[in-house]
Amino acid sequence: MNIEKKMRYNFSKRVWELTKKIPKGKVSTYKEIAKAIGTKAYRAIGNALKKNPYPIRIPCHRVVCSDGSLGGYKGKTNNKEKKRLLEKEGIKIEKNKINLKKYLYRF
DNA sequence: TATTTGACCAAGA
DNA sequence: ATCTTGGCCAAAT
Repeated sequence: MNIEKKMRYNFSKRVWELTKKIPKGKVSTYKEIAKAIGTKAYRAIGNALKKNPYPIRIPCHRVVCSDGSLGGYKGKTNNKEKKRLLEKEGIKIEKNKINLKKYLYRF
């Protein structure tokens, strides 16, 4: 099996593993995760998370869009539950945007 | 096998 | 500050 294929093999799994590493009170973006994996599949990241709405083990509410907007949660865009969870962890959201300069976690 | 679908991104007619 | 457009790529159809 060549290297590229191997990289692709556990794509979704890698996404979940990285997502689990995001600490409480911080966020990451779909793009950052893609970069950490070494791919440009920003959209596929979103798809992978969507497919596994497992909020307990995988804090996908800590993954947002690179422009600071929230993205989706549990299958829906602009899910209020996501906003609520983030605020609960101490992240301030103004006009449905997050200040990434402040809260972005770098891998 | 081929086409479509997204919880995306960056640039801007 | 919004909205549109073209590009991206794994997964689902």
